[in-house]
Amino acid sequence: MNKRQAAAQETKRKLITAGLELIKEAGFDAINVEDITKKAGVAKGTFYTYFKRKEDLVLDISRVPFSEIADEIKTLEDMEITQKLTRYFHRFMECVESCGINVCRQWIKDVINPNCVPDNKDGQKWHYDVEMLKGILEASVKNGELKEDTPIELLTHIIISELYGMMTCWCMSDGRFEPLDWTAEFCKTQLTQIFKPYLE
Amino acid sequence: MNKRQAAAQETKRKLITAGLELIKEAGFDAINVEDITKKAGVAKGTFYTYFKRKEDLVLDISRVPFSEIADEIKTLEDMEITQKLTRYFHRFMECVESCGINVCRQWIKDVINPNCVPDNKDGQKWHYDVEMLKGILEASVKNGELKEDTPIELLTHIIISELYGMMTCWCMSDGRFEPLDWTAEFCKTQLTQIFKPYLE
Amino acid sequence: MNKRQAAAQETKRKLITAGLELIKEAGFDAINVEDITKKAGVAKGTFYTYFKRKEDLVLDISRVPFSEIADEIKTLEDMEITQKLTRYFHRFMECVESCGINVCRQWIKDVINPNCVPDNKDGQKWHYDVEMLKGILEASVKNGELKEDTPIELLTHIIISELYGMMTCWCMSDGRFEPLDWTAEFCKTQLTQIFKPYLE
Amino acid sequence: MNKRQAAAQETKRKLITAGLELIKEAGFDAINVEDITKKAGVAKGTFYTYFKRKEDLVLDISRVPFSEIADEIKTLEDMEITQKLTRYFHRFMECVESCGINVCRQWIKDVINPNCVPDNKDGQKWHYDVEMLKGILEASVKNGELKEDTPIELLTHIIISELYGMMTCWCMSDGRFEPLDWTAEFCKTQLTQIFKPYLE
DNA sequence: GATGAATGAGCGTTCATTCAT
DNA sequence: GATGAATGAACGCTCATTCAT
Repeated sequence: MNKRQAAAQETKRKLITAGLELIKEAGFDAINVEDITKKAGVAKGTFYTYFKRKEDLVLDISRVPFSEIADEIKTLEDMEITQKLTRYFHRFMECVESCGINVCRQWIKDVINPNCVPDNKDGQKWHYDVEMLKGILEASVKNGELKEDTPIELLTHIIISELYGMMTCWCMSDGRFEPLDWTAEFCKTQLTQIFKPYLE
Repeated sequence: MNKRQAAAQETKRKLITAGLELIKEAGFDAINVEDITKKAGVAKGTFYTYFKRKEDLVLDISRVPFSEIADEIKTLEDMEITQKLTRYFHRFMECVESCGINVCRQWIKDVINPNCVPDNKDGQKWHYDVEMLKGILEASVKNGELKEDTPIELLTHIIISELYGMMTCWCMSDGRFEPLDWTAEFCKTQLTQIFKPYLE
Repeated sequence: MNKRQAAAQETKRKLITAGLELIKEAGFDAINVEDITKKAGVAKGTFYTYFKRKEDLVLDISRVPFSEIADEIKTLEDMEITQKLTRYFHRFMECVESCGINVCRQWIKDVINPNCVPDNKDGQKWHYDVEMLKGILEASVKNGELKEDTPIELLTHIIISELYGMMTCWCMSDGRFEPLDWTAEFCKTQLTQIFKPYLE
Repeated sequence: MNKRQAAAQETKRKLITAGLELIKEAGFDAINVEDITKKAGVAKGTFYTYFKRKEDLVLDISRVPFSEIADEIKTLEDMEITQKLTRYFHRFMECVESCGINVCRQWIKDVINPNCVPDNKDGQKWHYDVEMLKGILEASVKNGELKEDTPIELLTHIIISELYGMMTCWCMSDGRFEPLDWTAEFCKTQLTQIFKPYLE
C-alpha cells in the first residue's frame, strides 16, 4: 500500500467513525451527509468517493466488527456446532449492542425492505450474515459433525430470523430488554433441539 | 348519526381504503398524501380533517380488523388460555397478511422507533396490541384459569415481541416464508411451555 | 334589539374577547381562526358571520376603546387644543398599551401596507385614527381657537405619524421603553410649537 | 480569490440583485424563493447555499449600501457631531429610499418582532444600524467632542427610533411624504438640542 | 344565525448526489 | 483523491374561506 492508498484508507476510516458516532447519537435519518463529512473533517463530495449512497455507510459500519466474528468462529474448529453457534450468537449480539440501537434500527429498516434499493441486494448486512452463518454450518457438514443432507439454507434462515427478531425487540423496547440475556436463553433452550435431527 | 356525520364517516372510509390499496401496491414511503386523496376522490386538505399526520393513516388501517379480533376472543370465554392465544395468534397473523407486507413494514418501522413522534406513544399499533393481549390474560386471571400472581406485563411483552419478530421475518423474506405456518409451529411448541407455570 | 340580535351581539363580543386574549399571548400570525372560535365556544364558520376576513378582527378589537376616547374628547369643549391633544395622546397610548404589544404589531403591519387588502382601505385602524383626530381639529377651527386656514390634513398626518412612530418604537424595544413617558415628553416639548402658528 | 470563489460571489450577487428587484416591484410576501432563483438564473436550491432563510436575503440587501455609509462617516473625522449625524441621517434615508418602500416595509416587520426568529438577533438590520451609530458616537467621545459620561446607549436608541419612526411613516403614507425632507427638518430642529448637554 | 366538513392553493426547506476544478 | 458550489426533485402541512345543512 502506497502513501496515497494509506491516506485514502484513513479518510474512509474517519468517515465511518464519524458516521457511527453521529448515528449512535441521533439516528440515521436525523443526520445528513454533510454532518458526517464535517465531523470527519473532509469535504462533502469526498463521501461519494467511498460510498455510492448514504445508506451504504450503514453497511460498512458493521463490516469490520462482524467479519472479526467470522474469523474467530473459524478458529474454533474442534468446538461442537451448538457451542460454536452459541458463541456466534453471543458475539453477534455484542456487536449489535456496541454499534448502538440507532444503527440497529437502520439495519432492520434495510432488511425489511429487500429490493428497495436497486442493485443493492448484495449490499445488505443481512446478506453477509446469511453467508457467514452458512459458512459455519457448511464447515460442520464438511467435518462430519452435521449430516450431509442437513437443510443448511433453511436452518440459516431460521437462525438469522431469530437474531433479527431479537434485534427488533431490542429496538421496540428502546433498549430496556437485554438482548444478550435473551440470546443466552434462546441458545440454552432451543438451539440443541433445532440441531438434534441433523447431528451425526 | 345524521346525514353530515354519515358523509364524514364515509369520507374517512374512502381515505383509509384508498390509502391501504396504495400502500399495498407501492409502500408507504413511495406514496404521498395527494396520491391518497386523489384516489379517494377528495381534496388534499381533507386528509388532514381525519388524520393529524400522514403516518396516522397506517394506524387506522389496522384499527377495525384488529379490534374485531379482540371482540372475537372475548366470545371464547370457555376456551382455555393457550387455545385462546393460539386462536389470537392465528387471527392476528391473518390480519397482518391481509393488510399486506408493505403495511406491515410500516408498522415495524413505527414500532422500532418509540418516541420518534412526540405525543404519539398511544398512537402506535403496538400499544393497542399490548392492551388487547393484556385484556385476554387478565380475563384468564379473573376466571381463575391463570394464577393471581401471573406476570401479565412480562408475558404480554414476550408474546407481542414474538409476533413482531415474526412480522419482521416475513418482511425480511419478502413474503416467501409463511407467517401462518410459523405461528402455528410456535403455538404448538412454545405456548404451552410458557404458560405451564401459571396455570391453576 | 330583539333576542336574536342580542345573542348575535354576544357572539361577536365573545369572538373579540377570545381573539384579543389569544393575540396578546401569542401574536396574530401564531393563531388561527379555529383557535379563536374554540376559545369563544362557537363553530369555526361562525367567525365569518361577523368578520369578512381574519384581519378584520384586529380592527374591531380597537373600535370600542378608541371610540370611547373620541367621546371623551368631545366633552372637553372648553379645554384648549394642545391640552385636548395631550389628553388624546395620553389616552391613545393607554389604549395601545392595554391592547398589548402583539395587537400593536398587527396594527403597524396593517398600516405600513396600504392597499394590500383590496377594498379595505376604509377598514384600517389608521383611517379611524385620522378621522377622529381630524374631527378634534375641525372642532377647534369651528369654535375659533384655530385659524380658518389651518392645514388640518397636514397636521393630522404629522400627529398620527408621531403616534405610529412611537408605537413602532415600543414594538422594536419589545416593550422595554415606556410609550406613555415618550408621549408626555413629546406633548410637553413639541405640541405647542407645532400649533403656535395656527392659534388665533 | 480563485475562480470558484469568484463564481460563488457572482451567484450571490445575482440572487441579491434579483431579490431586490422583485421585492421592489411586488413586496417580500408576494414573491417566493423560486421567483428569485428563476430571475437570477440559478436553481432553487442554490438560494440556500447563500441564505439560511428567505428572510435573510432582506438583511443582505442592505449590507453593502449601509456599510458604505459607515465608511464614509469615518472619513469625516474633523466634522462636528451634529453635522456628522445630519450627514448620516441623510445618507441613511437616501439608502432607504433607494432600496424602495417594499424593502423598507420588510425591515420594519423584522424590527417590530424582536426574537421572532430564534438565534437571529444579530441578523437584523436594526442591530447593524445600532452598532454603526454607536461607533460614530464613541468616536466623538474619544476625540473629546462629546463628554466622557455621554449616555451612548440611550442616545443611540433615541436616534435609531427616530429613523425607524420616519421609515414607518414613509410606508404608512405609501411614499407620499418625503422622508428626506422630514429628516432634514428633524436634524435642523432637534438634533442640536439633543446633543447640547453632552458637548464639551 | 350556527355549524363544521370540504376545499386547494401555497411554499419554504432539505439534502442526496453530481461534477467541474 | 479532494473539493464544495450547484442542482432540483420532492412533499407534508396549514389554514383562511366557503357553503350545504
